[in-house]
Amino acid sequence: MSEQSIPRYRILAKQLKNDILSGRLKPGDQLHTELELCEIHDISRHTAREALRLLSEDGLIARRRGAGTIVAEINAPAFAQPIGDFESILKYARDAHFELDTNRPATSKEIADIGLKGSYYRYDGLRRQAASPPLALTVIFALAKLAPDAATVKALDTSISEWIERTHSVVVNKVTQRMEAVALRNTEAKKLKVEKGSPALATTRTYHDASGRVILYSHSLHPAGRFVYEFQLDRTRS
Amino acid sequence: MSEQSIPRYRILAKQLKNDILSGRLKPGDQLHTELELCEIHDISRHTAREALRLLSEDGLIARRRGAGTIVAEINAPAFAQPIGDFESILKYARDAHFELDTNRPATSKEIADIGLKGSYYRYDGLRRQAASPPLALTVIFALAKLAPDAATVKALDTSISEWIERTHSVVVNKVTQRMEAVALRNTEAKKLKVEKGSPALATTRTYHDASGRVILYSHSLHPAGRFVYEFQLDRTRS
DNA sequence: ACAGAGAATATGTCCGGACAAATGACCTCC
DNA sequence: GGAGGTCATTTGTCCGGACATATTCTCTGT
Repeated sequence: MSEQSIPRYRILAKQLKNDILSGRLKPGDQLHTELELCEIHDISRHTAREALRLLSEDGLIARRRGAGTIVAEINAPAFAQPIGDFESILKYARDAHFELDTNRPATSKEIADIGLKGSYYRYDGLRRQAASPPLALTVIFALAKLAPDAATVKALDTSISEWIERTHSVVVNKVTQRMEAVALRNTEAKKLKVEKGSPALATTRTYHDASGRVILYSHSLHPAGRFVYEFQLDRTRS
Repeated sequence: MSEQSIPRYRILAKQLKNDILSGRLKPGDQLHTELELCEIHDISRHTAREALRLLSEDGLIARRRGAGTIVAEINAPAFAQPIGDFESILKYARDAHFELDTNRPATSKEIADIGLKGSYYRYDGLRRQAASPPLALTVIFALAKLAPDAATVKALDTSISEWIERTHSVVVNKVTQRMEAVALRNTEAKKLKVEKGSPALATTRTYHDASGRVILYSHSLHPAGRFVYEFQLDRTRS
């Protein structure tokens, strides 16, 4: 295959992408309809649709039946989480407000799936900062005997772990954290208002008390572009 | 739209996905060809292809012209990087061998793009561990006056930062690190042997000496499923 | 001026077809 | 046994068409 034999749908996708990235097409602008693209470029509707599908996949455009295709808003990372010490985990939980959606006792399968034992309460919700798009889709498991009720969670302006420490005779003395890149599944993507399959940073934190018991567990999905971790390690402090 | 009117291509995609996730179809198994799916399910080739495209997008199958469609290997994370202190950054660079691909002086635009000033040498390559699929696509910028040549880099069994400390009168005394989820671009995905648009963990590290000068900068893309960061914060050490 | 109905528009889904390009199996020859 | 060529197979690309569905616009009645 010579380098000239680039598929036509890719050529068109690239042209449109250049128009978007160069600013010639701005967020909110309407793109040509599929039929217009066919006429303008002398291609079939299939080829036009395939080109648009690539742009959609890249998050550059949004398409709706009956409404047309528009250039998507480009989300700059709104939230950089400094994290290299204990305090900043707590700070994150304060700054990124947890908007509770549902809560219920966790099933034994759910508990087993996250490698825990015992009874836990489960909270599902979104982390937000003001009216911005959601920063994260978060699920939290709290040890049942320490777990706050829904009204308490909704009223909290600190993290659940701080509340537990304050209201029970326990101290979080170790947090383990795990981060990896994942692709968002359909329902996750919908809740976060991004395209399904979008990349996200998955963060899992396990909070232990002094006896090693897991009193809290959280799992968050931060879509790409909305969240970065930043931290600094100084040799003098290692 | 009733819940019965799920598109046929999605119904087929779901059936095939169930076959894969249940183990009825195992990694390496050949799937039915497009024409076979048409006959078996009484659907058009377009519908069959659209179903397969969804599975491909999810990373469940791999398709090759002339060869057919197979169930993809599911990549468990092969490398969990403990990181919460200075030593483990160094350890990562040792364990995840940097396989140099190209090196050259960095252009002034490249240097400006990463927020640095001065002259730097640029190294492009893959991080690997034994014969596993690449862990990361990495680009490194070293301050030109301290930069090792290609032969040195290829022979190194430590990190470039340790080599610089050992062979020049400098000490790395601060590393800043930034992590976020990104979607891999086409060329990046090809080098990492994953599907384009796949999620990846993007890690950027900036190494400073005592005077605040940036002596090394690295940017790595770890595809989803191949790499997780794990670390632990103890209250007693904060 | 506003609400509702209907029509037009635009994308989503599905069909069938044809040709190109990459792969792998098979066969022949050395 | 291995190399090379050929052919069949399979996916990739592109075409055209039709109908369904969601959205938007326009017109009419109150």
